[in-house]
Formats: sequence, C-alpha cells, structure tokens
Amino acid sequence: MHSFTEENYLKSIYHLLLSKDSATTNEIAAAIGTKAATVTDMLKKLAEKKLINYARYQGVSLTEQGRKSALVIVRKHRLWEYFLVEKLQFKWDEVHEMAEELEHITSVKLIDRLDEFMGCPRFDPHGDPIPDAQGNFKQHESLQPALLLSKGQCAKIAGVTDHSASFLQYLEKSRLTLGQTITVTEVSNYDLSVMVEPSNKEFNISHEVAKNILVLL
Amino acid sequence: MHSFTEENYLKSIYHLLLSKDSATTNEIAAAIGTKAATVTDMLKKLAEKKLINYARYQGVSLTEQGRKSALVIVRKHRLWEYFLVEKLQFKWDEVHEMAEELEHITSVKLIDRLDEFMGCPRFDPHGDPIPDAQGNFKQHESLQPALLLSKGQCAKIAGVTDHSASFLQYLEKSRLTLGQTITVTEVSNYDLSVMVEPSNKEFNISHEVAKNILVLL
DNA sequence: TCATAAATTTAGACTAATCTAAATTTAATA
DNA sequence: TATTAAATTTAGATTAGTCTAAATTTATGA
Ligand SMILES: [Mn+2]
Ligand SMILES: [Mn+2]
Ligand SMILES: [Mn+2]
Ligand SMILES: [Mn+2]
Repeated sequence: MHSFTEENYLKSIYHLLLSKDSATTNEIAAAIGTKAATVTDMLKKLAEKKLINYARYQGVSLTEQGRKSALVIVRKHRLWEYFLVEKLQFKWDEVHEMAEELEHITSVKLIDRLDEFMGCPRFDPHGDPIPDAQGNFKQHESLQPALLLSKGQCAKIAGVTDHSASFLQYLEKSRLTLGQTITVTEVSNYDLSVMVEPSNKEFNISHEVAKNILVLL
Repeated sequence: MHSFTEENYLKSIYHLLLSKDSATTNEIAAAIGTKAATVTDMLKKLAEKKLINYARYQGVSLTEQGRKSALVIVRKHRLWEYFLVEKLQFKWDEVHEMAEELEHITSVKLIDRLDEFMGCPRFDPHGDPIPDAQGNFKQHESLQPALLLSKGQCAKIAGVTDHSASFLQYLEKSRLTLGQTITVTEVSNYDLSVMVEPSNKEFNISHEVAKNILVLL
C-alpha cells in the first residue's frame, strides 16, 4: 500500500492533471505545501513504484495504476465529505480538513459500506462527482461558469471552482448554494445582478465570484 | 497535538494500567508490537511532554494530562466501533482494525457530532464503556466472568475480556452475544453446560471461554 | 544565438520512529 | 550475600520525509 504522503502526492497530481496533461515540480510543491526539492525526491519514488511517468526536468503524469490509486483517494475524500454534511450536519465549508484525514483510512470495505449507507450519492457537497468503486464517474454535462450567462438567462447552481472556506461561506450567506436557481437581471462591466429563487431578491455578484460558480442551464 | 505513534503509546499504557498501577517497558513493547529499546526512547519523549511519570528502570504511569489524552483516544475508538457495527452493519469481530485507524482522526467536533448522531451510546459493541466528552464513563456494576456462575444461575452477557477476532467469531457462532441471557445447567471440572435464550438448547463451553465472557446477574 | 532568469535537481543535513547489539541495572535464587 | 538471569537502557545505525544551499538544465528574449 501507499503511505499517507504518497497518497497526498497522487491526489494533488491527479487534480493538477485535470486542466493540463503534465504537472510540474513547482506546481506540486505549491499544491502540497512543500519545497520543490522535496517533491523531486518523492517523484523519484513514485516513478520507481510505477505510479507516475517521470523524466528529469520534464514534468509528470499518472500511469494507469497511479490514476486508479488517485481515484480511490478522491472517492474516499468525497464520500466522507458527503457523510459529514448529510449525516453529521456540518456545513460545506467545514468538511475539507476532516476529509483530508479520513481519505487515508485504508479499508476499502469500509468505504463501500459507507457509500451504500448513504445511498451511493453521485456528487459531493461541492458538486464534485464521486467515483464509484471501479473509479467511474460522470461530471454534470455542460457545466459552465455563471459568468457566461447573459441577461435574462436562468440556470441552476451545480458546482464551484473555488473550494476555500471563505468563498463557500460567502455563497452560503448569499444563499448561492447547490441546487438554487439564479436568474441574471443585469450585466455590467463590474458585476452581474442576479436573483436567487425562491426569495427572488435582486443583488450583485462580482465577475470573480461569477467565474467560480458553476451552473447548469 | 500528539503524533499517531504517541497516541498509540498512551492508549496502550492506559489499558495496561487498568489492572496494575505501573506498566513496564516490556509490557508496552509487547502491546504495541515493537522492541523494548524503541519503547525506552518513546517513554523519554512522553515524560518530557509530561504525559507519563517515568523514572529509569521503574516502570511508568500516566499523568493527569496523559490519562485525559488516552481517554480521548479510547472514546474515539469505541464510538467509531459503534458506528461501524450499528450504522454500517459490520460484525463485532471486524471493526477493531478500522477503529485503530479512525481513532487518530483529530477533530473533536467530528467525534462529538458522531456521538450525537448515534444517540450517545454508553457501551461499544464489545460491552466496553464509552467515555463522554469530559472523559467520564461508568462500567457496568458487578460485572463478573461467567466462570463464577454456579449451577442453576442465570445471567446476561455484557462484555468480553478477550477481544480477538477468533474468540468473537466463536461466540457469535454459539449465539453467545451481548444481551443474551445464559443459564448454567451443569458445572464439571472441564467445562460448563449452559443454555442460551431464546433457543434454550443446552451445550458446553470450556472454562477458558467462560473466563472471558463477562455477565451481569 | 547567447546571456540571463527560472525551474529543477543534487548534495548534505535534520527529525521521528524504528532496529540490533552491547552495557547497565534490578530481581531472583542458590 | 554473591552469582546469575531478566529487564532495561544506551550506543550506533537505518528509513521516510523534510529542509537549505548549491549545481544543473531548460526557457526566455535581446
Ligand atoms: Mn490528505
Ligand atoms: Mn468536495
Ligand atoms: Mn491506532
Ligand atoms: Mn471495542
């Protein structure tokens, strides 16, 4: 099995590879909160174990085995987050750190039972897809930043790209939570005016905020 | 906070001190599955942190702070075991290893919410008392080994002193589980004959087994 | 293309937890 | 009580993960 540390590296690399097909030493160091020299050492070890494809100075990608291992960790992380929110009543901005620890609990039987106990949810509290036991998952189709909506359009909030507690708390306070329907009433150079159902009170959100809210038409 | 390893030492020392008022280096080594020399190093560190009372060659005991920390870990271990059995349908012989990992999840808020979620159970799946958030707990009164029962006596199974998977599986198979009432029908030099409600079929258990079953009259 | 900057790797060192082997202290007993 | 045995500690080494500082490679852009 992989160590706690190795698992964190695999997960970070997996996330970095969602937007590009190679991750750099510095990016990984930033994601994990460590130094580049430390990352280099670990990359050698992960390559040795055939979990990543690595050539000096050339960045890394995951092997099939590495991707599989990463998906197990992502599955655990998101299922625990779901548990914390749905069963233990935590708010969506409170669960990340706990899930960071829980994702390393080894038993696969435990996570499969947990999955079943909760009715096999397909998305975590932040709208991210939860891989099944085989590592398969489906992202929402045609998910897009709220920023792309034009005046008069109406869409349902289904995800976020910023997972920071402060952003999530801001959304919570503004009732911009998952499942809410928003209607764009005005678009300016600086912000959008939106209404959130069911209160239908109008208010403004910045472009920066609208960029980090993902919606479905 | 304490490291994963420090927590395991504190918990082991706590358990050893249940039957005596001082634990030795070798006992701790055996409990943790490590070597005496390794234990000595760790004892120095724990003494440094004022978690144990330690004088070279003289064995150790827990300080008030050390006992408090140990009880937090015991609380976590037993609450997670309860969760695994009552919510995820694991059998009582399957949960120990998973709880060994889960007990190290740091968040106190998480464990308190879990406690609440399950209705604040007072005993774990093996009949061991679960400390509350303040570290208080009550053992069953007048708990005794089934071995002490005499012919004709009737009592309720409320605990075990052997927590091994094989012993627990044996009890499960014989329906000698928590809450069952047993009646002693015969006592010989080699074993006891008992009947278990509600089936009331008679069968024999060895003295060794009877020693490890705890009952309430 | 070539000098410089940025990214990455290497070298050498540190800490926590572990081990084996040797030395020391305590306990047992003849 | 003197000897031996058992328990414990010390000494010295190892491994995983981390760091800083220096060396190397790659990328940039004049
Ligand atoms: Mn983690
Ligand atoms: Mn999430
Ligand atoms: Mn443990
Ligand atoms: Mn238990």
